[in-house]
Amino acid sequence: MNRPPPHVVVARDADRPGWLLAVTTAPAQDVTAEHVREDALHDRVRALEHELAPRWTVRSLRSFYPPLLAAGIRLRRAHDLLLCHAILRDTPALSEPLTPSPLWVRPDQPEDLVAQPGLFDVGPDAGSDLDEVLAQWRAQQDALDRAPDGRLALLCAAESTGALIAEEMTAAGLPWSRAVHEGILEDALGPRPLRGARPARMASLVREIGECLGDAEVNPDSPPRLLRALHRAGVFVESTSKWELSDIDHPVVAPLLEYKRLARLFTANGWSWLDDWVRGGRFRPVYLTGGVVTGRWASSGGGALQIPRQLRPAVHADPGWVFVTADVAQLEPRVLAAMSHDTAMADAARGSDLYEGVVRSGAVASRQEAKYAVLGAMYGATTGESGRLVPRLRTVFPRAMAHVDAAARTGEEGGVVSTLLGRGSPRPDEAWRSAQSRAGDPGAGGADEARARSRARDRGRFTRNFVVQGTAAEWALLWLAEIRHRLMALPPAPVSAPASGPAFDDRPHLALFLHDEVIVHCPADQAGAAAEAVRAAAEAATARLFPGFAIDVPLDLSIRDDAAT
DNA sequence: ACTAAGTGCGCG
DNA sequence: AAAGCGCGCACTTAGT
Repeated sequence: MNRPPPHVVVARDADRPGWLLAVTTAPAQDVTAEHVREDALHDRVRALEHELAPRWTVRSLRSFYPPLLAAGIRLRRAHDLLLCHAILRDTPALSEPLTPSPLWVRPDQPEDLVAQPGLFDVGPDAGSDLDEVLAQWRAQQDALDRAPDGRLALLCAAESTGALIAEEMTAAGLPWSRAVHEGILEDALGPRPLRGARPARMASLVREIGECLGDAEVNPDSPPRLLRALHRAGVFVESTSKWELSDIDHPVVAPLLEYKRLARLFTANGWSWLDDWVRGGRFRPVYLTGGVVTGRWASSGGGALQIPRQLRPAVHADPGWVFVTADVAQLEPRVLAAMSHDTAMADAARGSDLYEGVVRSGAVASRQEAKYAVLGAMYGATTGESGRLVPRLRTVFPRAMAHVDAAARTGEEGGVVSTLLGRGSPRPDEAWRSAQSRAGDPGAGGADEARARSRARDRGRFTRNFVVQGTAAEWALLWLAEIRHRLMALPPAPVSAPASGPAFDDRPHLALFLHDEVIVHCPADQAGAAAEAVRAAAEAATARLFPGFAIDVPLDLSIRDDAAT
């Protein structure tokens, strides 16, 4: 039968330069570690990967894996102790969670991990010698053994595979066409301005805005000054945000909104962004796995997860290569239906448009209403159109609604909720708890109580959304891992992509992951196989996360040479 | 001169 | 000041 692979526990040698590698199969087992000289590490890892295909157990893949990738080595399995410590320490799925250890807590600021990986990751620091690493690994294995089922183990494996993928995607990079990007910028903004100057289109809009407001000195980049100028001109808005301005009938609105649009493009993704972030035809963001409390990834550098739709055509495959792009329509409500075993909602989710299914269920009259109602149910809307429609869903989808309502109630009461695989929400912080207890004091005033109620509801909306967003993130993580698994099984292609890293230049690889969307970069003649891998991976992810429950998770999948929508 | 907080907007 | 969640980044202003 399938024996689980051995672990290779990796640590720095505290006594001499180099590394210690301990091959082991059970936490209770005595281990002897092999010393590997610094310059021999890559060869030894390559050999062990070939012979054993072990689960590489390291303090943090964030620092351990990139040098291996640069040397052309890919690891199949891993266990990231830092990421899994965070999961096993906070989970309500264990009656006795992992004892928190300060040595294994990640820094509050994720940037620290990026800026100074050596400080917190594998290195000659506390927590990275063999005894510490082995003790932490054993503690985590014991915690997983105590778990009531295999879900936490699946989560830890998926989280660690995600960390492998994140580093691989940074190494591979996202194929990016400078020429296409510059074309978009010039069409919108005019020629690249001199350093420090506004692009021509923006400058003329500023003049136009000044004329409309009778204020030649107006600076639309300064919200307070712009607000005063608007008030002087009789435009009584409370903020300068575009959602409020767009409701106003005044000649300044059109040029102002246009200016905001262009200013955003220029400052966030203009020529400086290109200079800073695109090298050799690749955009290489740093992905921060576990960077969001719900389990979603965050990113650092270049705003990788906020690339505007407008610039998607600049995401361009290499000559002879194509993209397989895929995204899930309405992932979160589908996940909610499945995790709550709401068969009525799963029926509504049948097919490619869940919102039309909600209309068919009779809960609401139009697709637009269905969308507001479903989003409001997951986000905790109480007022407005959305808040008005949410109660209709309670009669039609009682199980799904009970699930999110219970999560909200737990959060309001200061409790901890968890995703389907067992990632726990953060406990309320000290400020929250003291606000609640102050409201219960005998001398508490009405303002204290109102404030406490408001904070409680804020937290309820957070925990309500946490269970859905977090479980959707787990589906996406499993999808990603299944895609990688299938892509690694495809044969190398004869044609190399010119700009990829050494570990990727000859085979299909993931190039972007964005919550519920992936881009695979692959040789054109492997596009069909890669697309099938992405599709089959989605089915596998659904089957693993929701065994025995029928839920459609349809993909919008295409093969193309750019990422335009 | 530097940092922290607020504003606003892009993405899901 | 989005009705309602989660992020990152650029810019300005207020504070040291």
